[in-house]
Amino acid sequence: MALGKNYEGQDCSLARALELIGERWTLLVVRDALYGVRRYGDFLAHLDIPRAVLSQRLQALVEAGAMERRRYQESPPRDEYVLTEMGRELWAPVHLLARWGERHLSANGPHRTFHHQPCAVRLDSEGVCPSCGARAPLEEIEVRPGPGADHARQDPVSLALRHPHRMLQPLPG
Amino acid sequence: MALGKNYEGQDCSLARALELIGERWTLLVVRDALYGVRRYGDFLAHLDIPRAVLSQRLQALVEAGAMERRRYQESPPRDEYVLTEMGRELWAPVHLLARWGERHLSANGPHRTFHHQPCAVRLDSEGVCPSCGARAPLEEIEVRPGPGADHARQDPVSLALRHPHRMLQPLPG
DNA sequence: CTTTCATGGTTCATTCATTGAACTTAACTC
DNA sequence: GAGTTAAGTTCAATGAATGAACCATGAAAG
Repeated sequence: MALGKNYEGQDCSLARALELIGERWTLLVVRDALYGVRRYGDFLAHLDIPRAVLSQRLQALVEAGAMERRRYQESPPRDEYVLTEMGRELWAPVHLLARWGERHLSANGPHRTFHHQPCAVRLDSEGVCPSCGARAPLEEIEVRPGPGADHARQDPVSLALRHPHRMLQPLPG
Repeated sequence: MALGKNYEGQDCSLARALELIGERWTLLVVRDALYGVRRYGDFLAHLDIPRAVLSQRLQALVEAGAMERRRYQESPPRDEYVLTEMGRELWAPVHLLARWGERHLSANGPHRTFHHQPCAVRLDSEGVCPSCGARAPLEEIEVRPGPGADHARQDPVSLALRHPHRMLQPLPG
């Protein structure tokens, strides 16, 4: 969505949230970051997003406090973008939305499935582990390719996600 | 977001979901519909949305199966837009997003609060009633104006929401 | 039986955001 | 010093959002 102008008359926390994460591409950037993507070039290749838009979105997320930009090497200087606690809290709504899309809008079964790694059991829509009954913490969740997975993409992130992967672990390996 | 072109390369149920509800204004229309708004003119006045955009969004929601358009009187012929089960299932992610926005992006406390009416207790972020421990069904949830409520808007829907109101009950009364 | 009103739209010119290609910067590598 | 990689910025063209004006239908008022 957009800038100052937007939704400003709306007396609602949802509108505030959408001013940030309702912008086009933003939630997909967050999804990738939850998977563990951290670098500009990897977001770029995995999302097929115009460079200018990616720059703007990462900056907006950083300004809002949902991501942090930090230097991970000095020579040559390189920065990476990682989710803050605020950003990681988007996991619950993102997962719920994805499961809703899977139920109602996807054709061939889930593209990816999410498992509570210690219990080796698939999470339910709410992110709860049916085995231990707890809401799985992000660090204990594993993404796996599902039956509806598409093998067309050849970018490094897509390739890495052909194998089970712990959420938030830097991607691609 | 947009039409055929969009997110099509994304191998992800979230992308499918965002093609529909990630479009600007769409999730606010859904939020209003969850409150009980049903008529074109009421969405229009409450959202301050351009008429052309509202028409397009309602049509997209109907086409996707999240809303149903139905005649509620014959003379003069008048239609209303109501959420289907698929649409009502968006309550969980919408509520979660709103609570996230409230925690991280809102200044003066919640604009509205959601309560399990039979227990008369405020729901937690996940929509669970702390008193009875169950996920509250939409029909049993009451919206109430919160401490951060803004009293500037004068449209019929805003006026009706100054008082406690059962979700999905036709609005304005 | 003509005018006016209410509702629910469509049309259209302007503004604004997104796209995608090309260019820039900076530092390292050969 | 030529080439490469990473991370951007710039810019012209396209497409969507905006907001005002217009249109259609039916009912109610005069």
